[in-house]
Amino acid sequence: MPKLVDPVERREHIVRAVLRLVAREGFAGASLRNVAAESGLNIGSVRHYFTSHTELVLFAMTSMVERVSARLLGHVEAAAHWERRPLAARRATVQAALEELLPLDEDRHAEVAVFVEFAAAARTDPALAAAARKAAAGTRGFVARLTERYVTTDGMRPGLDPAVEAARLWALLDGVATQAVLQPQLVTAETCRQVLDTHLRSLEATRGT
Amino acid sequence: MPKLVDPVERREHIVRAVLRLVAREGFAGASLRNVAAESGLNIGSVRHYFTSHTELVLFAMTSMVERVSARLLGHVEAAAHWERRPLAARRATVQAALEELLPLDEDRHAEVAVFVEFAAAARTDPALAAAARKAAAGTRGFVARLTERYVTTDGMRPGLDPAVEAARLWALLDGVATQAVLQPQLVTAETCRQVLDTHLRSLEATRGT
DNA sequence: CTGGTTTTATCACAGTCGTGATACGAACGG
DNA sequence: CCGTTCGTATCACGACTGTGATAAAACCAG
Repeated sequence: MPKLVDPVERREHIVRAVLRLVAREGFAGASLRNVAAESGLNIGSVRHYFTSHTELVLFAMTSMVERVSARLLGHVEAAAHWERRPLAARRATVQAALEELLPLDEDRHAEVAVFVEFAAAARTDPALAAAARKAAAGTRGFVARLTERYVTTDGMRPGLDPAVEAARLWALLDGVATQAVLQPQLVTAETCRQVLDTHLRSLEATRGT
Repeated sequence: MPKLVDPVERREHIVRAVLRLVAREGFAGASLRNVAAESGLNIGSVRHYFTSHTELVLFAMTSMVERVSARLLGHVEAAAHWERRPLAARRATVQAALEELLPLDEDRHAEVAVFVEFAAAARTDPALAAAARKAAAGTRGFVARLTERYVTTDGMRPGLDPAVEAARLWALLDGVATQAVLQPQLVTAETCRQVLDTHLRSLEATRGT
């Protein structure tokens, strides 16, 4: 018998309102009163499930990060045993995994926007620093694992340093994703895909000419 | 005879206070009262030189962008006539120019931090949108010009698309610079230099194994 | 029904924000 | 000298913030 109000789902409902507000109006737009209005609840109700505003935004941030992390894990497993597959197939697998971090559709666009807001806010808000650092380290690890796996196989350019290549690819993805969110007129989804594809191909050994 | 108060220098003095505050406390920290306190002036004095808060932050933003742009122009001229110079020297010139965009010292670190704050704020603040778009287009043009000039010479990898390479390099620089500011523990100045150097070298044709 | 917990709702308080209005003094041209 | 402009300073207003306190309503077990 489901209780009339499920506390867990209530919190998720509020979190969704927070993320919607941050994506639409920025970090400062996620005030308690705005969140209450956006979620259709009363301020008192919101405060009943989150003791403070800091806890609310922190929970919303970690909640979103966990959601993305779970999605990434599936792609890592897809690249588990690919030794015998052709190089183009391996590249496609890596590209599909990394595209999870790019704002190629509306949902991921909102995700990246929220992440940019949180990351920027965490620079000057000590309460968010630890969570932001953990999130950044997570995506860096994800990119690094894929890079290492992709680079240390046959058909790659000789002399590639996996650590440096991981940092380079991470910066590239982070940069193009942020640009696509902050300057959508200058950097489109197609730019993102093109840049990533070109980069992955540039890591491979040139056969001809 | 210098007037007792030079309006131009007063505005610059206030702007410096704004940029200091944005770098230290974030975009929201640049309130009129904070700016007045930081600049050692009275709120009324600040309001005497800037009719509104929007005009203040907008002027501070464009002021900083112009300062950086002037610095970049010198580097572009340095790459004007280099056809007869060896490839390593050309790469060093390009690297020195692009390092102007990276937070390799305290000043540039603060600059990038301020720019990140403004760019993020401009996403949801229509008053800043035009200026942010102009600034982004400016740095993109700077990177694109250098890229095109660097890529379309002898000794480069065949089949490079200047437009795509410009977008890729711009995203890389923007990404690593932002990361170094938002996550200084994960991305250091050395990482920035290493990533940029590796990238520029990767554009060159591999001679031997 | 009764009693206790959960949930919702409302008020008040102190703080900050941008801004309009106003006033006082200092500087300067005539 | 006067009068006008410029610079500084201070007040008040309405709007917004997070939060403590409190009360009413809804729920559910005994």
